[in-house]
Amino acid sequence: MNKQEKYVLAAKTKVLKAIAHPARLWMVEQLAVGERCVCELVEGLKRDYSTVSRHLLVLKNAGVVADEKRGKQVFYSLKVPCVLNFMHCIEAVIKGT
Amino acid sequence: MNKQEKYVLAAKTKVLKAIAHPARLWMVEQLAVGERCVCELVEGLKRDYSTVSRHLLVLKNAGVVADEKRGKQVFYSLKVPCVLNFMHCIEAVIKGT
DNA sequence: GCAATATTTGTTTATTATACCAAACAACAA
DNA sequence: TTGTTGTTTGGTATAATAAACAAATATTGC
Repeated sequence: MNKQEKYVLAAKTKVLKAIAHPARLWMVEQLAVGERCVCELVEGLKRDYSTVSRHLLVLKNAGVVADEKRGKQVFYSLKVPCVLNFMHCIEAVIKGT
Repeated sequence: MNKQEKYVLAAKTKVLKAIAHPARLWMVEQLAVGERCVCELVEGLKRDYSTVSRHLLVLKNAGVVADEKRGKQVFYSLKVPCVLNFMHCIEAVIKGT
């Protein structure tokens, strides 16, 4: 395993880790339906803004979501819809366990 | 979010976390090519048996890999090939970052 | 200015992950 | 039986992260 390979592995791991959290996974699934403002996510998760904001930053840094400010609100959307395919795969894993 | 939903989220998260580690992700990618004995993985990762064995257990508990003892060796294989599709998706994420 | 929305920062606490060593175990060979 | 090889488990120390909330800081709309 050379440096290049290690780097790629680390990058992939970062994306996976970003999604590998109940709150963040929930948000990803919400965003798969359509964009959401932070306020909606705060309400759905029943966590305060700072917490949700941090989680969103993790997803954003991993390149999974995008944000856009419109008026007072910031809307988040799923940047990579293909992550959803994986959810189906994971559901298969769960059923097979 | 009810109990049922929380449970499903936790289950999915477990699978994701299992893969979200450089060593384990590397092994998953190896197993995607074909089954491997622990010895091969030990060699490739340059970690000792106890460490590799633990990582494999995490993957196994998550339902991602299967093991089969044949003679002295234990061979691991990828139980859910669809995880690989996700890797392509993730590669897309990485390039878009 | 004031209220509403969202982010950032600081800090604390809790959790977990990781790695190695040593010991146990299992299968086969001599 | 004994030795050898391959693998797993138990124990443990260290390191790394994660999670939560409070408080401070933008930014916008009225």
